[in-house]
Amino acid sequence: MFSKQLIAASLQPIVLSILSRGEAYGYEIMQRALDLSEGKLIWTAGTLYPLMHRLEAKGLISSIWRPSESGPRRKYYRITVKGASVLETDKSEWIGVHSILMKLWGPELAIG
Amino acid sequence: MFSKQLIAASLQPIVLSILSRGEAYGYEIMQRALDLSEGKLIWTAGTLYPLMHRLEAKGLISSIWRPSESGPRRKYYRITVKGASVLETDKSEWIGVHSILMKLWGPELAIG
DNA sequence: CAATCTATATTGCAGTACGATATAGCAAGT
DNA sequence: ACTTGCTATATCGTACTGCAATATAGATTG
Repeated sequence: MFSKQLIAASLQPIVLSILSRGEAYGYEIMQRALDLSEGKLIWTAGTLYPLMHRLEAKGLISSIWRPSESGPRRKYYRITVKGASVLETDKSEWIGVHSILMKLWGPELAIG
Repeated sequence: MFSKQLIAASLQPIVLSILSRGEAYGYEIMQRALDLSEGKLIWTAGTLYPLMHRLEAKGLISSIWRPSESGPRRKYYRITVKGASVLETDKSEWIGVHSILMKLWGPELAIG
């Protein structure tokens, strides 16, 4: 279980990272996140789908409907060139904040 | 410059971490963050003060007014026992998300 | 006495996580 | 036939919060 804010900060980077490995549909992405986090990242539909729509509206991902062999049809997403670029920005920002926290959580002398 | 969401996720941990080193007043905390981040963490008053009030309302910090020798009086904050406990939770949550991102950003085989 | 720095506070807007709810295809049990 | 449960996507409403804008005020410099 992670805080709402931490979820908010990591949602986009995680989804874009998953899609940078290959296309996937929404429900699949939720399960991948659940597996990757060993059950800690429990996104609900009300969290993921609006995000996917926002990412598509921003041009970071593109979508295509495909029928399923067993069950309802799926909307498959791919990361765009722009999305890949934003992911790189997200990565460096995350690393930036992480290094600040590491300074604060490191030995006392680190703070000056 | 960090995204709004990343700011949101790191604000509380950073403030609590700074206070865990010793008491400080609001304006001082803003400057400490600016220094620590080498100019990247630019919190404004509209961001910090409401946060401090929320943290105090939650019992994570306590405050005391003290006069300044040069300028307006200052409200000094200290971290409470509860605040220190929440900080530990924040730390482990951050590390948890960080490790998920490291899996995704590591070598291809890491995703399975 | 105007401008600037220090120091805190509050209002209003905009963005968003998420519970709740709706829809629909498929499979298995009773 | 009917109910339950899993798959799969969508949307509404609520609550929270970062932050620009604005206000107040003490101290210092030109």
